[in-house]
Amino acid sequence: MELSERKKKILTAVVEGYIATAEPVGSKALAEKIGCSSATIRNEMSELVSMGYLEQPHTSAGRIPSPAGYRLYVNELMEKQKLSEAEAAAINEKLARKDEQIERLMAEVGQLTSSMTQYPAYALTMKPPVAVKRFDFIYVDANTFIVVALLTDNTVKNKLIHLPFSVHQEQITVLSSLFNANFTGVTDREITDSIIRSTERAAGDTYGLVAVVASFTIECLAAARTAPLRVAGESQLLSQPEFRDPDKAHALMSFIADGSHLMDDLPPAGMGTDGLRVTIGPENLAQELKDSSVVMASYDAGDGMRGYIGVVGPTRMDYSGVAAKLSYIAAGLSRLLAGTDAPEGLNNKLVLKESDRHE
Amino acid sequence: MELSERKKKILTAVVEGYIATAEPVGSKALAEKIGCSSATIRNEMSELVSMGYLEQPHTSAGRIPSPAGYRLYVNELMEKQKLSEAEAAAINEKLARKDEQIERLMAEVGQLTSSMTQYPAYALTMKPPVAVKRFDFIYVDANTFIVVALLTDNTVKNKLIHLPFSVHQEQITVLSSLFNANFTGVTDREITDSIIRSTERAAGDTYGLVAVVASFTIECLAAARTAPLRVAGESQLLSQPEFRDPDKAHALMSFIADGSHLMDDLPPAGMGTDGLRVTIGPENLAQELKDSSVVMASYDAGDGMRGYIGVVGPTRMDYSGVAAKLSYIAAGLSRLLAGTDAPEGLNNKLVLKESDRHE
DNA sequence: TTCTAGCACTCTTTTACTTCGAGTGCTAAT
DNA sequence: ATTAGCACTCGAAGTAAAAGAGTGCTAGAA
Repeated sequence: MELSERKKKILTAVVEGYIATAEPVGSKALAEKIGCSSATIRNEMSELVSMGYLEQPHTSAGRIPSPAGYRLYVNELMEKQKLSEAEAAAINEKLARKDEQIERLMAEVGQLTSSMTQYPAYALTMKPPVAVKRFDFIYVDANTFIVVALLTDNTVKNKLIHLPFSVHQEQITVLSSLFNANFTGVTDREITDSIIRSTERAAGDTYGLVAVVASFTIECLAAARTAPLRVAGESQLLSQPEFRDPDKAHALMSFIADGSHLMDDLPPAGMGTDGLRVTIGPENLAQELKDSSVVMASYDAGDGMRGYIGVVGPTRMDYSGVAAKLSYIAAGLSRLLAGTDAPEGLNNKLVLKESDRHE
Repeated sequence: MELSERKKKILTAVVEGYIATAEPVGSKALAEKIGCSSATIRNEMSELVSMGYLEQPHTSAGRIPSPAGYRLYVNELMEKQKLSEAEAAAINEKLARKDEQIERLMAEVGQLTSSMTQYPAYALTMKPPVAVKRFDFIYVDANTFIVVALLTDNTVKNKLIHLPFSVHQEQITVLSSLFNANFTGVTDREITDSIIRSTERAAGDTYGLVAVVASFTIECLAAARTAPLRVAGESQLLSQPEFRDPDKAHALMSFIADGSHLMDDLPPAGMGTDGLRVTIGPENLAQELKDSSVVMASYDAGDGMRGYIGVVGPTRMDYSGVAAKLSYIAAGLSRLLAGTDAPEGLNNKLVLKESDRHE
């Protein structure tokens, strides 16, 4: 059933009032904002309660939104806020000179998001499976060489290998061509023991050299597949009134701090058309998040990679403000990483893609 | 003035009692432990108060240790705990298969330390200034090459450079020899504009190629100098009764979360002969730590590098237990990183030193 | 002397009880 | 349909009394 205009107005006012003050909203406070008497408001509110959009903490308190109420607000009622000049400028400035490597960038983005929204934030980038595109072996001295692997996602990993015995330049060259022949174009799962064994035979390797380089390769590929998830600003939770209870705060914080749990709750799909997704209270799968809400935004990280940033907070979250900020940051990241916009600066002019480093 | 045996016993009991319960310790509770009546204890305690080793929160409460009391306890009274079999095993197991890169290892060590001690922990490695030992340029295709820099600390950094115009293999070779001639053996501060300019002239470089690689070099060296400090387990604070006040907790947590502050308070020297250092409450320089204590241990990270791990907690900290755990972990790290002990496993047999990655 | 027992006193914590007020639900009038 | 009025509910805040832990002091025992 469709809500009357006035009910919508009341619901919106309750949600926004509660977001602002963290106190149940009473009928008197709304009377003048809506333009009718408190008694009317009361009637309307009690209907909203029976429809499931509002709740009463106890008989003689004001109303607070139910999860369904928040949902309706987010889906239909909320006006998307615009960022202030200052906020937009701050974000731009932070993102401007970021030709850092991806892992470090994610950490910074997490911090930025957290400080802009005043909630704990996380940031990660999903990567498609990768393979090695080419190997290079750099001979340093009789006991040392470097393996450099260029991956299909254009990141570069390397490893310095120090040997307790000596090798010749030629041996390294042989190793190099064997690895380029046998270990390129395959994912980590496709590197089997038998391939390693046969390469070892071909190289006449009795020292386990092949095994070392192969395990380095597997490591690189596995690491490249794993998304580095960064969490920042956990302590922001403590400034929210609903987490003044240290036990609650502790429970949620330790849940958040270990990002791996958060991942489980990320539906890879399910983002709205605007790249935003809001999960309210009980909609969250994880038990620890049943009283909290998560807002996340996705961005284009280039090369078919997709990234996500999000914040975690109480259900009484400033959805509108957070959504606006996340969108803005996500858009900036898309521009930066997918290069849909030409970044300025010498580095950026020349270096379109920057290496990642050996896992 | 030297304390009588009995006073020492009482002080020890008060400190340990308070550590265990977070409640002021009364005379009656101590009576049987010490072996004399509560009245005697009271007399002794009131002397300890006037000597400055104990404090009274208010007239009719038990006693708690003063910072001086903790100090005396830590310096002379405390018995160094031994780790239980299980704890030692847990630490060993965690450290066992860590041939990860240093930055990731530090993160893991921070987590390990935090979970063992139940306090927030940090971990970092100090590095001596480094220079590039040699450059290698890998020609990938007409628009792409990789710069690999082997640093004096035996880490390897790399960067994939993608050009909006094409270059020849020979140009890369020239660049390589120029960089090996002009940019090796110098620290980041010693790379001046004039060196860059003259290299550019020598290379006949009009595209800014030299500038890009040079700035990558500076970046690497600067990053290698900066110690990566990792903080873990901030939320552990919330389980301590003294931080049940969310405001206090928030203040300290945000201080800790930004590791850079913590660094300021690290006296590079000042570690005890056992590699341990305890800073109690007001002894800390940072205002935010005046009510907290810091226990840190140092370890040998090999190649003249020194590393530190530490925990932050209330002054009522389990100094003895924490010290034991930190020592043990630090010893394990020294063994792992400085290689004073032969680690097992194929990787470790062959690979004595592992690369770090591009900045 | 040095220690101990006893006791009055202090000060926090806990509990119970009261008051206060915001907000509701209902009814009757507009 | 809306509004004004009013009794009622229920948490929050405040007050008072009681409980309890621990001290300091004094006087007597070892």
